[in-house]
Amino acid sequence: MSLRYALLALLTAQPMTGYDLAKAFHGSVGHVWQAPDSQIYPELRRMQSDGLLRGEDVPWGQRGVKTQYTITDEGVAALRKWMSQPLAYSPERDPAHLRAAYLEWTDPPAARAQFEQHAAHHRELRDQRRGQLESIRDRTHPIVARRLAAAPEGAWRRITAFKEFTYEGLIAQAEREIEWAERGLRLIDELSSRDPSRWD
Amino acid sequence: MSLRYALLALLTAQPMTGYDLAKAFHGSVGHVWQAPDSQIYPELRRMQSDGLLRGEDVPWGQRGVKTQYTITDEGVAALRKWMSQPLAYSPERDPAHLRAAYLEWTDPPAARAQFEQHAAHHRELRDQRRGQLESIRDRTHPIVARRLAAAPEGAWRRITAFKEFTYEGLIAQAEREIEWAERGLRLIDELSSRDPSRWD
DNA sequence: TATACCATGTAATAAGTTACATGATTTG
DNA sequence: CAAATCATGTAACTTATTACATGGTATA
Repeated sequence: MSLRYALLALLTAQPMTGYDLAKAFHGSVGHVWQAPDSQIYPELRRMQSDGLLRGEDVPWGQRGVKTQYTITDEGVAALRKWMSQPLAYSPERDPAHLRAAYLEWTDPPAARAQFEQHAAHHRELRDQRRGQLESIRDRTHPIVARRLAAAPEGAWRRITAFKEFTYEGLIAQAEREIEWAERGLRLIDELSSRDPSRWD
Repeated sequence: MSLRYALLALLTAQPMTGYDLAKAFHGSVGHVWQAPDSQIYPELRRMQSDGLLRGEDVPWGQRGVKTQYTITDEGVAALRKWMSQPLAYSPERDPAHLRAAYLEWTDPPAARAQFEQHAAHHRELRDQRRGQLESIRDRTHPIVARRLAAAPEGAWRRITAFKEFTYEGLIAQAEREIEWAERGLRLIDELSSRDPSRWD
């Protein structure tokens, strides 16, 4: 159900269309929550019929119209309520670690490839997250900038502090995965040199 | 689709019933993959009809019967194939970090509670994982012990090395989350003392 | 003999993924 | 005027969650 609250959180900055939101789910928020448009559009309509959003048809070019969603007071209340509730931790599901635990079922080159891929994946995540953090710090992040403009000055510090803190955590997460993968590569080398015979 | 491969990996140690497997998904493997029985039983039947497992009715007590599943050669081949393929990284979905990014929408006590809960959750995970690591190291882990008994001695070192390495990674992951949550608590205190007025 | 454990499901949702579809608008 | 971008969906499917349901076996 977090998709709903991610949408609400985004819409506290400014009214947006489904397309705007889908874009945000690829970029900024995408670092903590991702969703395809086929999930976003129907959810927005459900949220509207639940009274959390107000949808307005605004003109787009000469003939076109687009639906712009604005968060309602009820929507803000729902976001606040969710925020104050204890978080439901979902069951562990970690394909990379699952696979690592059973790497004896493949050969050294394939095992190496796993860890190299893991490191590469998380290096990319780390770099993207660093970019996001930068844009929050220097206020060039468009959604954060809009959110600040819509909030009283006294709230600015905590609005950015929590977002910076979140990205710092995500960067550290990625760095940890990179280190782990690099240790994995060393482990494979060690196992291969001890026992150069085929594994399987 | 990782559920299927988690099941195959477990069944390389020894034949097991659906119940045995469900139990394993709460204990040991549960650290990397969890699944409810309502997902396990049907999946086992699908895997049997796909030829990856062989199901045998074995007597249980006087009248009872239970189905014991044994991995087939085809099942081993499927596991090996999956192991050598690049891992599909699933979209980011991190409710704890999502929430942290928008903590300005709640008050300091509720924000503190979030991080305290996060730290407590990951302390418990860390401790459970430490216990698992211990039982792998001293060979008291029942499934690992069976797996070693079924494997040639030359493979023992790498079988345990990969599992130990996996748990070391998971422990470090939990420790990182604990540190992050503790930093979060300090951040809230800092923000509250700077600006002791209500947040909302 | 009661309690914990073993064993196996079905049904109804909910959530998420993939593929298919379409058309208008802006920009180079 | 072509290409990129904006805009919005439906349909089929897979995966996962929650709740309900039942009954046998071992053990203290």
